[in-house]
Amino acid sequence: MDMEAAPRKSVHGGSSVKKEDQQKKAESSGDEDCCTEEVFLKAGNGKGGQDDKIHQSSPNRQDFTSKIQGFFMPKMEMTSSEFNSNVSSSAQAGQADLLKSTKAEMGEVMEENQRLRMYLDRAMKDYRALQMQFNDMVQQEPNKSSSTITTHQETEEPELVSLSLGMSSSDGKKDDHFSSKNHGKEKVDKDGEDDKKVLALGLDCNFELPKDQENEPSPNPSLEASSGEVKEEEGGEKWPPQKSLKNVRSEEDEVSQQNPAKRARVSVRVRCDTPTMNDGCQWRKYGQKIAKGNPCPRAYYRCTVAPNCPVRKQVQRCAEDMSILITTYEGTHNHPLPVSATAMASTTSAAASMLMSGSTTSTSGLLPPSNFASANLNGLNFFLSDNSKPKPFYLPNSSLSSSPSFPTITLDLTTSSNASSNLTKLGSFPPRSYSATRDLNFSSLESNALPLSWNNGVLSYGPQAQPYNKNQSISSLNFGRQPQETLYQSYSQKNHPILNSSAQQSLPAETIAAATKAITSDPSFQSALAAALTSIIGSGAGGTTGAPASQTSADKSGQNLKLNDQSFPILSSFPSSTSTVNKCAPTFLNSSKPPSSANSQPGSLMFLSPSLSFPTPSNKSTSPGDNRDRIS
DNA sequence: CGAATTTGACCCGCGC
DNA sequence: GCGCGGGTCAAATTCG
Repeated sequence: MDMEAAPRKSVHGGSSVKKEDQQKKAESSGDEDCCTEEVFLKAGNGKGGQDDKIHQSSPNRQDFTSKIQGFFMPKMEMTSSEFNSNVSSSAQAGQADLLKSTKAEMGEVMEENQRLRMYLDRAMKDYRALQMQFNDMVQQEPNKSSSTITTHQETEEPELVSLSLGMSSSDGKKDDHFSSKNHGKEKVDKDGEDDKKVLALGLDCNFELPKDQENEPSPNPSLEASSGEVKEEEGGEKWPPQKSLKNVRSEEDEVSQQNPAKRARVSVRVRCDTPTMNDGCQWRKYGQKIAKGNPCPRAYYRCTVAPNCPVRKQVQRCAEDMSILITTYEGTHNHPLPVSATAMASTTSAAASMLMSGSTTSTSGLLPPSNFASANLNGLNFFLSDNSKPKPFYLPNSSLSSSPSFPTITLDLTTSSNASSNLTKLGSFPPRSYSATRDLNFSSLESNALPLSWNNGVLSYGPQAQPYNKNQSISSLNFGRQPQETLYQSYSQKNHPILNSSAQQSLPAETIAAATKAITSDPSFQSALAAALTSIIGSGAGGTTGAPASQTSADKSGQNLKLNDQSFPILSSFPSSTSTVNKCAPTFLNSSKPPSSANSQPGSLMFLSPSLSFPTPSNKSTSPGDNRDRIS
């Protein structure tokens, strides 16, 4: 129950929250219409379960006011219309009866309205209470973070957005066992950790924005990261793309040059037994190296779907928890993606766009200089936190220092509980003072389940395909911490039968992708998410309005993250099929995805928002740049 | 036999 | 200037 408060909040936020909403509105363009309509209609119908109405209605942060009106007004209209019709058309005889019945109806409506209001009030209260708690927690954390690790983070990481979708192992990661080096191929997995996984879907957004950055023009065009990169926190691995890549990079280079400072990377942390996570794209390994601070070798892959595709990814196991596979994506695909790959790509691009937009947006607006601020999340737990949080994964020595030039977004599918832990701060920009981080967490605490599973199977990640059934799957998605969990569950259960069902099905490991997809599919949820994100991210960024993360040229220009219902790719789709490399695939993507041919993108793209959609070859590829691809 | 992977060497940036 | 570390290249090797 409690949890619900958050989501609701968006809905009813109307009364108390209104001001905020209005502000937000300005920011968010009107995607919301759809949602509002839904709400409206439902309200109009009147009687159904009020709860349901509330949940569904909230998707976006749209106007609360409008929503509210939707709730209340429709009914009134109906009654009046009925009344009129009755009076005019019917013989007088029935008038009296009609009047009575109408009055009775009105009375019912009134009662219902009152009830709704009560719900809203309640939800608001809950929300506030949660927010307060959260704030307290946040404030406390900074102190804790004094550890060495934090030092790095504070200094270095400029921007970090982490989206964590995933399960959390109840413990955190423990692994110390990594002592034995496994070189990449072998899987480490044996760890039993998988077992412990908890289904959690978390989105953590941490933006650490350098104070200075205020202006960075277009962050990176490229959010290229559409595909995402994963970086490992731990080792402090950083991607200095610019540095090393120089020779080769063509397109990206161009981009990077343009925006040297920022190149978004998206890292995905997943518990995976297989050497690589199947993300639906085809990759060719072009290098492997043991990074300092991590016994596990880091593998370098290049996208081979298109000869000149600039996208690269790094794959490495987390030193601390060998079962965790960290995949970092960099660059934007300049070609259509296989359906299977779209989900991940969209997700990563969205994440990247978020990151970028966040970066662009100065912290000024939203972020309190100090560190944490809870964002206003329309019900979602979005909060700002400062980097200082200790991050488990982060390795002390990490070379991060070297030059982290890129902001990194981390999608943590492994754990949810500790947002901070999940966060990777990889991206490091030159340490500009520090920035605040924003965290979005969707995490569930449930213990058993695989991380996430989606029907579509798009992304399924799961250690061995354990079938997991339980309703939990996505239902367990939580926003924020526990309280919200509930909320989400209830929400998902009610609204996403599919999810539930799918979850029940024992898909191997479906993961995030699935989860995201499910989520995205539900407009209301999407809108809620989008609203929350936009509120957080967008507020600051003035320019963000533009095209979101898509790799299209637009991307480059601005990273706007448009979080529209559709547009919030993060959740939208995940790849289902695997590419050559993937071994992890089993869990990761496959499940039920339609047989779509691997290469065409259509299907999954549906989820992509226009803005986020992957770039068509046309855009960037201008520079044939990568000659290196011997692949072709 | 062609394609993909492996792996040592090389390049480059950064810090000392 | 030197060493360190990340990232990439490209020949050698392996795989299908």
